[in-house]
Amino acid sequence: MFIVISPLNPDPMYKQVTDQIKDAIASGTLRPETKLPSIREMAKELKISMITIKRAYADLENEGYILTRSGLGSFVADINWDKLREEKLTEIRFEITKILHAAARFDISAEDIFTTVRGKGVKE
Amino acid sequence: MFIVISPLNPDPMYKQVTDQIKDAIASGTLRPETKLPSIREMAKELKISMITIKRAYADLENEGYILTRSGLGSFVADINWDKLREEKLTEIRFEITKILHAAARFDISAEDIFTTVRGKGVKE
DNA sequence: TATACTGTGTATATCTTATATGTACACTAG
DNA sequence: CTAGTGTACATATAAGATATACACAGTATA
Repeated sequence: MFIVISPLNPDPMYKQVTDQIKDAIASGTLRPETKLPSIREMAKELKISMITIKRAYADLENEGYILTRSGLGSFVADINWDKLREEKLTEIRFEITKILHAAARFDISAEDIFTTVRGKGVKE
Repeated sequence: MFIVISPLNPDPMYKQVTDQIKDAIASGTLRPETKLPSIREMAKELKISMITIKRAYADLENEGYILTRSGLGSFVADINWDKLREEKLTEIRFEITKILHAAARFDISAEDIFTTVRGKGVKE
């Protein structure tokens, strides 16, 4: 398979796996219903523990990317991108709200942040 | 002093201290040059270790809120709010950039985020 | 039903980071 | 000198993240 796991990458192994699979799914390289390698296969190929692959697959399933059935294997889910997008947006909204709250002490408003992120001038 | 440390608050003790002092400074309750209680005093009053207060003061100094001089004590700094604001903005810019990068997989743009945050009525 | 695949549950090991601490030492003013 | 101040060092503890082995259970099919 296409997965590469690098010791130079500071991300944990399970995350290197999920990230690469997510990208493959998002880009269409992996299409819905495609069977993923079994956790044993993948573990052998990457020379890491089966359990670490299981962890990666479990994460992917929780996030809606794949479906796993005991005794059968794991398969790319027929992803509802709109739903996933909404969930991600909710998550982001939450993070931004926290940032805004922390920024309030410095008299930094939402508009200030939007402006600076756009890369345009900051007001005086 | 005005500091209250609560075991119910999930934040660590040193953070409860820094947060309350930051707020007092930001609101003007603590003015520049004001002498803070010595770490021993504060520790005694709050019934926690001197070292934890030292940690809190050290953080405050690193962030530019106070100045500490060995043998003398700690004093509220003559804060350059514009500078602090800029630093905070840079920090935020960095965080938002990370969020945007992660969001790209879901075809979520900066504008999408700005819109959804505005929609939630986040305004000061 | 035997078998050769598949995933699962439980228990643990290791490592890192965060948090909190005591004690002995050093600086400063009067 | 002394009585206050902060500092450095060495730990201790707890919590969380990461990775693992091995025995167990589900599934398809010859």
